[in-house]
Amino acid sequence: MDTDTEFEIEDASTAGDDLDADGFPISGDESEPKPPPIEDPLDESSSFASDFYRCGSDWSRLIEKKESKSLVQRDLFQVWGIKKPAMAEESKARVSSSNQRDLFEVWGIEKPRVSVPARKRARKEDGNGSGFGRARSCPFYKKIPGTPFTVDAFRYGSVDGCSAYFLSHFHYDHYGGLSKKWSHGPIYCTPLTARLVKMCLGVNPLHICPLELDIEHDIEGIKVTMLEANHCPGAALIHFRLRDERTYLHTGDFRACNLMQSHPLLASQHINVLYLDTTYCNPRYRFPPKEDVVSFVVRITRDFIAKHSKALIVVGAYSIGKEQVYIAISHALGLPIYTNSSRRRILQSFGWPELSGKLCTCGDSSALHVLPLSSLRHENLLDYMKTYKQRFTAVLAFRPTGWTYSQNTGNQLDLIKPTCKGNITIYGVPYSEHSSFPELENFVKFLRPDKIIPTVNVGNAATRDKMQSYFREWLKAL
DNA sequence: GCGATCAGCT
DNA sequence: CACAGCTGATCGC
Repeated sequence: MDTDTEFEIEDASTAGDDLDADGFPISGDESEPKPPPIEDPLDESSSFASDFYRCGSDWSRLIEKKESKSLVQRDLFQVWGIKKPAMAEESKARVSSSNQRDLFEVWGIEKPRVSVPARKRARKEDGNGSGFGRARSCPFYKKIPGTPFTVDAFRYGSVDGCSAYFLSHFHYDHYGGLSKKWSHGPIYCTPLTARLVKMCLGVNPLHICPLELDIEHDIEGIKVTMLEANHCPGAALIHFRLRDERTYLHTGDFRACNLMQSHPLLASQHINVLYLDTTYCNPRYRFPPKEDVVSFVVRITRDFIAKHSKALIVVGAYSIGKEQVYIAISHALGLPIYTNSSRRRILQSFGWPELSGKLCTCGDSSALHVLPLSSLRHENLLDYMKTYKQRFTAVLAFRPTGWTYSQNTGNQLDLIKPTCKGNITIYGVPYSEHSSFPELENFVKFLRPDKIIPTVNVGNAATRDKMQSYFREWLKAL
């Protein structure tokens, strides 16, 4: 009956390499890691509890969109969602220089071609394990041993032995490689992520297999359950139970929280191997709770609006994520949310009435705008404000990312100093959608897995050793 | 001309 | 540093 083939986890290219205890190559960071030995099956098991669990909005409604459209925006006005105005000469020159138009053009000479050999230097190995670069083969920590499954492994073409490709969430460094030409196998993900894969990437729906959260699905004889990851909309932890009762949890990207620990699959059942999002696995990262950051943002916004009657509030965001920041401002101050049509389609596709109902299609209709994080620079924001003529006279912008966290500030958000240039004020706020170090510690101490495989910051052997030493400490016998 | 990918950058 | 991309150059169709 058990006819499925054991997943091919050995790469011929690395068959001779020495590996450390965690399955990473000892010889350096350039070579391909070899898989760790497969864990022995343990016998602990218990019946599947059918309780549902949610932490956040109901992210499960289905809205089908026919068209496929790229997220890629070519010009700032498109990003801003406004018509390109006839620009004043000085403004034009400024935009031109900030776009790094080269000196050769200014000098009026032809730009010399970069030689091909110079461009073909050794590619930098990516440190976060996302595996960019076609020549690489799929790293072991994206393969689930004992199954024909991979997680977030779309940029390696057809992965040997893989008959089901899981996508944890819709961020580029995880879905990279997916396109309308995808034909290497079925893609399993949450329904919300499935809609984005179809709508934004144009992947053939025949390949997309949505899995409802908190339902145990049987895929090729393996029991698979998607759990809310508290990361971005549609993000899931993926729980695998093999026929021999071996149990693996792949966190994708996640922010561990107490509510997660009440999920029946985590509360009362053993996990053999934990594939862990170790983005901030360093004791210096101790973010405040997201709620505290949101309250802070709302308070700063209130104060700013009290001082500037014609204020424009800008929240920076990637494709998806950080929604709670601008939803909270919108709610607290009674402002609709303006963003360009591309992002609007994405936000609409979530199927959250409380968000969809607040979106407006014209920038003049609201003082609350959502822009790409990359465009939150003083010069950009000044230009942006000017395109609305006299509608706005000052800008307050927020960059909500864990990277802005500083140890000096710690949890005292009031110590955060914005950068100000003229009427443009930019706050970096430590709103993280990844676990902080204490949150990782708490989660691991709660789960007590037999083995932990980090999936981020694995490009450096010293960092890997450091992380494993934290894991050992956390898992010490009580 | 278009889509995909790559190096470089934040 | 790099959360998750963005940009311009290049390559293949």
